[in-house]
Amino acid sequence: MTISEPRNTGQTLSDGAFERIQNAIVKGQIAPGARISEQYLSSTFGISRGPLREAIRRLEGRRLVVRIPHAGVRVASLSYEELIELYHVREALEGMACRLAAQNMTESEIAGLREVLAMHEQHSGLQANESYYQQEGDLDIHYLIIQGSKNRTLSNMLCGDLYHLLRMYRYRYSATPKRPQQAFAEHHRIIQAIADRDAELAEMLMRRHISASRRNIEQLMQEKTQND
Amino acid sequence: MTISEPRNTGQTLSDGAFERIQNAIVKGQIAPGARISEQYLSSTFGISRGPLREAIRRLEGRRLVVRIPHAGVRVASLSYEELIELYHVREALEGMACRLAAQNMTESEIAGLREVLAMHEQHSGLQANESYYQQEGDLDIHYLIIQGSKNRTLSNMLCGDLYHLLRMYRYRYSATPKRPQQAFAEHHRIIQAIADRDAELAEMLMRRHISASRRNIEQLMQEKTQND
DNA sequence: TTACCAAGGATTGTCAACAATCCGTAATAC
DNA sequence: GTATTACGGATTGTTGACAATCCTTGGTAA
Repeated sequence: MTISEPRNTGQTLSDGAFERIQNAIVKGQIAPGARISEQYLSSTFGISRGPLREAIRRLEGRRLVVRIPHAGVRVASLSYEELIELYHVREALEGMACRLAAQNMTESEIAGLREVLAMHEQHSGLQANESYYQQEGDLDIHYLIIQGSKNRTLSNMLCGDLYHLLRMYRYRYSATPKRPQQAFAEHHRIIQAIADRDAELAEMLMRRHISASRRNIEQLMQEKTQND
Repeated sequence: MTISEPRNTGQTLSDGAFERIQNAIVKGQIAPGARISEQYLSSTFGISRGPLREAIRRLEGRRLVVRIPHAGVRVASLSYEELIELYHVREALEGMACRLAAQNMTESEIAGLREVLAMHEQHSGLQANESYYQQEGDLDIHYLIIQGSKNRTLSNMLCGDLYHLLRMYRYRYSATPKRPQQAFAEHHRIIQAIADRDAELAEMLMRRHISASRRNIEQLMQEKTQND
C-alpha cells in the first residue's frame, strides 16, 4: 500500500488522516482485506499514532475498516454475497430517490439531466463499452437524480456510505456491463418519467435498471465459476 | 447527562466506552444536541482521554455525534425535516426487506411471526394505545421481518444505524399513534402476504404501513404548530 | 516429520504531560 | 450605552513513553 497524495489537512491532523486513508481505500490504493499498520501510516503522514488511531476509529464507525482487538485493522472486504446484498439496498434506495426526484426536481434541473444524457449519447458511439459507466460526480446521471430527490439523508447514504463501498468493488468483479445501449435507453426512459412527473413509473424504471445490473453481475459470476 | 451503567468492557477500554456512550445516546440519557465533555466522561468511566476520544471518533463515524474542531462534540440532533427524510429511507428499505422476507423466510419463521402477532392481539385489548409500539428485539414484528430478509447488509442498516437514530426520536415527537388497531390490521395483512409468498404485495403493504405512520407524524406536527 | 512449547520481537492499547485553540469575561475606548 | 479588544480559564489536539497482547520463529520431544 503506497499512499502519496499530499492532501492538505482538513482541519485537524486526525481529520486529514481520515480523508487520506478513506481516499486511498476507495480508490483501491489499499487493497480490500489488506492490513493497516499504525506505525507505517503515522510515519508516512508525519503524525503521531494518537490522531492516526482516531482517524482509524472513525473509519471503523463508517465500516470501511474492520478491527480485531489487539490484532490490527484490515480494509473491509465485501464478499460476493455482500455485494449482491448491497445491490438490493441500492435498488430500494435509488428507487425511492428517483420517485422523490420526479416530485421535487425543478424544470431546469431536469433540463440539465437531459443535457448530460445527450452528451453521453454523443460519446457512446465512439468509445462504446467502457466509457459510459466511468463518469463521476456531476456528470453521473445517477448522482444528479439522487441529488434531485432533495432528501439530504438519502443523498448522504447513497453518495457517501454506499458509494464508497460500491466503488471499491467496481473493478474487482469488473462490473463493466456489455449493455451500454440498453443502459442508455433505460436512462432515457427514467428521465422521461421524471419529466412527466410520474413518480410511480420513475421509481419502477430505476429499480428495474439497477436490478438488471445486479443480475448482470450474478450472471457474469456464474459463467466465471463454470469456466474455472 | 448522568451515565451510570456498570457495563463490562467489550474487549478494550475504548470499545467499552463506545458501547456505554452509544447506549446512553440511544436511550436518551444524553439529550440530542447536548455537549459531550471528554473530561467528564473520562473521569466517569475511569479511563484516560485517549481511548475515550477514540470511542467518540467511532461514534462520529456512525453519525451519532457531530464534532466541531476545537469546539467539542454534540449528540446528533435530527430536525423535523430529517426525521421525515428518515421515514422515506425506512419506507424504501423495510419495503425491500419485506419483499425479500416473503421470498426467503422459512415456514417455521413465518409461524413465529404469527405467534407474535397473536400475542400482540391479546395484549392490545388491555393496555390499548401505548403498548403496541413499545416492543423491542425479538418481539418486534418489524425486527423479525427484517431478519427474515436474510440480507445481513440490509439488517445491519435497519437494526443498527437507522434503528438507533429513530429510537432517539420516538419520544421527542412522541410518535405514539392513536391507531393501534389500524397498525395491527396492517401487520396482519403483511404477514398474510409473506405467508402467501407474495413478495410484490408484501413490499407494497409494508411501504404503505410505514408511509401511513410518517403521515401520522406529519399531521401531528401540523396540528401542533397550528395550536401554538 | 509433525506437534507442541517458549522466548523474542513487533504491534496494539493506555496513559499523563504539553501545546494550541476557543470561549467567556472584563476592562477600555468611542 | 455599545462595541471592541485583551486577558485568563477551560477544553480540545498532539505527543512520546510505557504496558499489555499477540504472532512468529526457533527449538525440542515424541
